[in-house]
Amino acid sequence: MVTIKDVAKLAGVSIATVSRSLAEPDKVSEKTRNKVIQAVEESGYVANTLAQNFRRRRSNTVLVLVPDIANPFFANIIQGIEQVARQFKYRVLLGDTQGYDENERIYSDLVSHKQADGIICLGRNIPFPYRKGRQSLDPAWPPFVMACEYHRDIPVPAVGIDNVAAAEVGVRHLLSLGHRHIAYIDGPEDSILCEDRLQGYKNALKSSQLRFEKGLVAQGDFTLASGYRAMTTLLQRKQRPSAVFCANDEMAIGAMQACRDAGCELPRDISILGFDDIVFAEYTSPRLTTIHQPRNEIGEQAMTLLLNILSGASPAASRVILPFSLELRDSTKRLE
Amino acid sequence: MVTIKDVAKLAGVSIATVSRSLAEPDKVSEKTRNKVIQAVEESGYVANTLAQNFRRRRSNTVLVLVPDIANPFFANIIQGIEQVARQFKYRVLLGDTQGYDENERIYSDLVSHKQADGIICLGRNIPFPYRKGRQSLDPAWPPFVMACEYHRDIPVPAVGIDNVAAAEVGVRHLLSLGHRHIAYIDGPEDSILCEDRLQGYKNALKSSQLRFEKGLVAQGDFTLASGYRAMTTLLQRKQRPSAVFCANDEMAIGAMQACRDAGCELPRDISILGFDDIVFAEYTSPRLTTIHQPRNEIGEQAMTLLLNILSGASPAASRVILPFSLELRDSTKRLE
DNA sequence: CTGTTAGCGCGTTCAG
DNA sequence: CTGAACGCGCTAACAG
Repeated sequence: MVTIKDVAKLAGVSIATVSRSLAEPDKVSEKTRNKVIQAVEESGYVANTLAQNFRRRRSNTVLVLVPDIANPFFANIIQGIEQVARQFKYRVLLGDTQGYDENERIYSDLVSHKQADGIICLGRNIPFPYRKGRQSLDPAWPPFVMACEYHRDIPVPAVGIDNVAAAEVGVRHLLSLGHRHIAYIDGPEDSILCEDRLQGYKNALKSSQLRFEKGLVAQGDFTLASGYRAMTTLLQRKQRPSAVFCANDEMAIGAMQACRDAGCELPRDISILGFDDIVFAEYTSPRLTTIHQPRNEIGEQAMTLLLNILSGASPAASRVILPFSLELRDSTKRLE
Repeated sequence: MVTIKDVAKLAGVSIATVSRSLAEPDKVSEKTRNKVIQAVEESGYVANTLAQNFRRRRSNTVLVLVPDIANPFFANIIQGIEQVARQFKYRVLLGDTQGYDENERIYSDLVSHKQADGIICLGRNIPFPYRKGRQSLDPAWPPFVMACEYHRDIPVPAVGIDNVAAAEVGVRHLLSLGHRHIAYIDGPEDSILCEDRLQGYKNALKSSQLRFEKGLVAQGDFTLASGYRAMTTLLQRKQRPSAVFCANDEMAIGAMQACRDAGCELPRDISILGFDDIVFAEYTSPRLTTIHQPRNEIGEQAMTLLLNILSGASPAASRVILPFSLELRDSTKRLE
């Protein structure tokens, strides 16, 4: 293995000079810099990252905590994160928590062990222990940002869309098509995202002087199967809803299947509205009308935000709100 | 920061003893070991992983090279990898190559820099430069295994299923339903996987004394959109195929959409057969008949294999072949 | 079984 | 602007 020493000898300078030429080129005269560069190329020297990390006390690695990597929605966000990370010579460590807090702890330990410099959290809870009711960022926490979700009380840096507004826009669309009996298939209980979407749903109803009906809300957990189950429940009501707003596309796709299995024709009998706009949404039958989120950009911005924090930017709570859009396709239809 | 020194002082032993008590407990008397453990707990010591990695010259990290993390098929394999990795205290570094060889190189550099101890490659090519025609494993290559794909000439350790057999089983199923005009939507050109599936397709045709017709093969690239395009092409033929075998489920789902857009009714007019059995396959309309691959297990086995290699197991080529199964659903139908 | 000692490869003072 | 020297925290010989 060729070390910095070898390069120094070859260039006829000290190791300090080699180190400087590589890390802070302007602090070295052009002549010696060239000598060093020459020697580096000649010897094929590559700095030992392990040694660098050790010495610098950081790893140039970020940990991405994802509840479920098999969810294509998260996958796209990760792509965005990766893209920016690569650009800034950061590595992405993957932590698939499968929804277990325990795993979150295991992974976030990596940061205290300096295996990662910061965390991007795609899930809904803060991966560190903290007292309930806490209202401020703990300075002892490692740098981290949340993508998609955020925290109600603690001003955690976060990036996402305005879920209340997005849901409201979606449901208003259904209302504008004449629907009055609109159900909501909710996501996991402790998800702020879903609370917000539920709120948007309620807001929209209110704007049309409609009463919120608890029985029209069915619980899901973001999976295809849970969407199927939730829809099946809704279809058993005496008065079936004429439209259903789903907290994500996968549940919407599950719901569509449940409708078909129950003998409904889509979108004639029931309109379905999704959320996220995953790639599959364009390939359902009928094509799924849904709320588009800029997934890639969410990932990019989250990584950028973390990079800022790592470089010592103000620890002030920064919340990045990205635009969404209603993607009109064929799964919603005017009530006849 | 509390270091090994502090613990040593607190326990009244040397740092070497502390190190040993933690790494090789049986090489230390029970009494001193307990003293050390006590001191560790008292001081809240956690070993500095960066220093350990540096000293040990390894990172306890594996790099997973994935062509496209947004593909749910790969996501499940990664889950399997992660599971085993976590169990053995390994970290998973994610490398989304987006199909660019350039990125592959960037990532595999991590290994030469000791940022990762080994590589699991989900894509189709070996991420190191090598002369064409090479037929043996280069001892200079870092430890790596391929999952799903493998190499025709070089005996790279790999895990996957028998794609020839799987495709043959699938196409025979179509034949058994009376189909005689069966198309194949192929994946990326340089994929051995796809070559094998094509071979299985040919084998099946042959077994029914059918002639292979080049015009019945359409090129795709594993994406939904490419499946749509390929199917559209096939539908323009004078004599439309009555069944289509797709090299993966996403293309199959794309193909289904193309059929609908062309006014076909599924599965009445055309039978569609997929490959992989991703979760979405159960939620298409009609539900997609497909070849099931044990994705999670492929990941687990790949990681296990790599672990073996890392622990100095024989460098002999090990190929792990896992079982597949034909998942009969509703997208294939007897020809009338 | 335990302690002493010598680095791992690099970044970073501090003189010159 | 450059070089000598130190030490980051830990592991791995080697003695004892």
